[in-house]
Amino acid sequence: MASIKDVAKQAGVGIATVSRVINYSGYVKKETREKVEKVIAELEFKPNEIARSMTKQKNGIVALIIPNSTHLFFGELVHFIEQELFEYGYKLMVCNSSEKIEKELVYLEMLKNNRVDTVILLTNNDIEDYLDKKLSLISFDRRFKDVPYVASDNYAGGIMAAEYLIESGCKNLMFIGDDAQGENTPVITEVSNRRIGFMNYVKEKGLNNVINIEYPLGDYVKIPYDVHERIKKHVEVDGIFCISDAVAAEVVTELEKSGRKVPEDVKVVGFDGGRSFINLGKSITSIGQNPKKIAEAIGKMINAYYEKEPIVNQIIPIYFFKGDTA
Amino acid sequence: MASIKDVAKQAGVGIATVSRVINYSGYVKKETREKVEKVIAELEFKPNEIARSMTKQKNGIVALIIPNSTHLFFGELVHFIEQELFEYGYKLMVCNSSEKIEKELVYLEMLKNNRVDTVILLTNNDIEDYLDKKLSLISFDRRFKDVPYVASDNYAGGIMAAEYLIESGCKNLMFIGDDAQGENTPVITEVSNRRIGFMNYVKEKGLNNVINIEYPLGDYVKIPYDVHERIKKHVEVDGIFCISDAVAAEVVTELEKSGRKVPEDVKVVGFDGGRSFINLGKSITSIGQNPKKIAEAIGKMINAYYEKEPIVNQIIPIYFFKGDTA
DNA sequence: TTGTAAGCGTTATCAC
DNA sequence: GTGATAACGCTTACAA
Repeated sequence: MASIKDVAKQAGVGIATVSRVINYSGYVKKETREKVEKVIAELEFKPNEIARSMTKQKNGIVALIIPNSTHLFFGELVHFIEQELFEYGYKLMVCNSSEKIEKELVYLEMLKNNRVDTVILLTNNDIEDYLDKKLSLISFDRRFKDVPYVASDNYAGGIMAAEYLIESGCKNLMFIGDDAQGENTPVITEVSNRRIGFMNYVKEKGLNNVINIEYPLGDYVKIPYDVHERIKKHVEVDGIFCISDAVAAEVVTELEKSGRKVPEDVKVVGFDGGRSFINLGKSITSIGQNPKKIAEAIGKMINAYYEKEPIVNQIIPIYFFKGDTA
Repeated sequence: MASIKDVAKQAGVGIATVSRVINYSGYVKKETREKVEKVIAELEFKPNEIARSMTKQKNGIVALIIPNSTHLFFGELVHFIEQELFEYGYKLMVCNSSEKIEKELVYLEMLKNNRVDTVILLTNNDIEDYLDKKLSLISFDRRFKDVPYVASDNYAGGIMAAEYLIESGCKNLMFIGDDAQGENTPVITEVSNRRIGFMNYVKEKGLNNVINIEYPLGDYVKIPYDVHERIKKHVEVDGIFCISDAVAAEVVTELEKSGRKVPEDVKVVGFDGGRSFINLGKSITSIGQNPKKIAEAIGKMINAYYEKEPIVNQIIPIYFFKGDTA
């Protein structure tokens, strides 16, 4: 492949001039520019991006560390982030951590050594101490010290779910969700605000019998056996808010298996937008997150890093989706 | 960050020696190695991968050009390919083309300029002429000249579907699917073997009244309005094979809307494994593809490129999934 | 067994 | 306006 040297020689100019032409930097006489551009076209010269990265010490790549991109919501997030980055001329590297802290650390190290521009973090693990502040970091749904973040308005979502269930006449409420805690971590994620918003609102309304089922973070999909038992036991419960649609789908299945009708006997509200892989025969009433808006916020943040503008955290509005389960 | 020079100076050796130490190449006296390794640890030296890419003129990145990673099957493919590459020490760059040939070409150009090691192509567009043979290319589900490919055994899948429907007693069969043809392309993809296998088997069995509904490639999800009309019109049809589960889900919905029971009145077989985003209340009987095996085959192929071993095309077995629709 | 130096393809800083 | 030339941080002959 032709290099800048070949172009310079062929055009009878210095390589600095060619560089000026391709970067539109500095002064170049019109005729010189035209001559150079002609040779560039002839030789089909394309600047070698690795060499550019070499001088710039950054490579135009944004990495996304994500637990599992087959999860419906995460998959959409990947999709929209990729689209957004493409607009800005960045490339997306996807790093699936499977929620394993070791894999996250391997990736962080690799990304640093590769001089990746920006890393978008989506994790529940306490990797605070391993975050190299030389990388431009952005966190989704999780707060790390000095790392700007984007999150859905989970707290408002919790309130919205509570409000809806109470207005629908539910008297005995239940919350079901993992504790959103990753490995080796004492920290609380934005996601737990779903629970907190829900609880606060419910108690404010004087419903003090709400049951809070909290279990260790797993794969985001399956809920533990004993949670199934507790669902069955509490026959008085008539309204359940689940931390995600995946959980809601399992809860609905469990309820109907034990003869309770949804939404007639028990109303169930999920989180993420109302869809699931499990074939329920109905859509889930749900608090929806907006992956496109989230991606846009992340895109703007990356741009702010690039332009060295001040970066402000972003809370993205959620919405109510009326499905068949509540 | 410490560079190889810093290490060399601190350890009182030449940079070549440090290079030998970190690459386990050439001869290094034991004591020298230990001394250097000590300094490397002290300085927390990590080789700059961009500089390495510079000399090697490749960057350890594998790119995947894919229409849309939110599509269930594609999403899983992305997931498993990422896992596979991680094992081999490669990083995955995801490039969503939205099936647009222009976006594919922009990406191909970019990937070439970035000296990406390998590009995995998943496209229905005729980009044959734009494929730079200097890139290591791998194609999924599509044959390009001189490009090794991986594909599911779509032909066998078509036969399997036909066999099942006929054995279930269906007499009036229908095939529904896009023509798998992208923009500006006269070419046929591996995917159309689903149709061909199905048709061949059906005709072999003497069923000559099979209806073949073929429509222009869209977004893989929605089927055109007139196809809906044709489904309604052909009330005699009692068995339908659809090119994908997404299509099957829509077909089932359409049938039930017009009062035909699935599978009692009409049996429907899909392709991809039986799941869909649409809440059907039942799972789809389907020919399943195995994304993990596909990813493994791709991984092996990439490795073969790397090891300069001969590369053989791979056809991955499909399987039958008994769902509720047939 | 080790060190020096060339080279990878750019960008950026100087002189001229 | 333009052209040498020195980085950027590594790998790899080639010499010693």
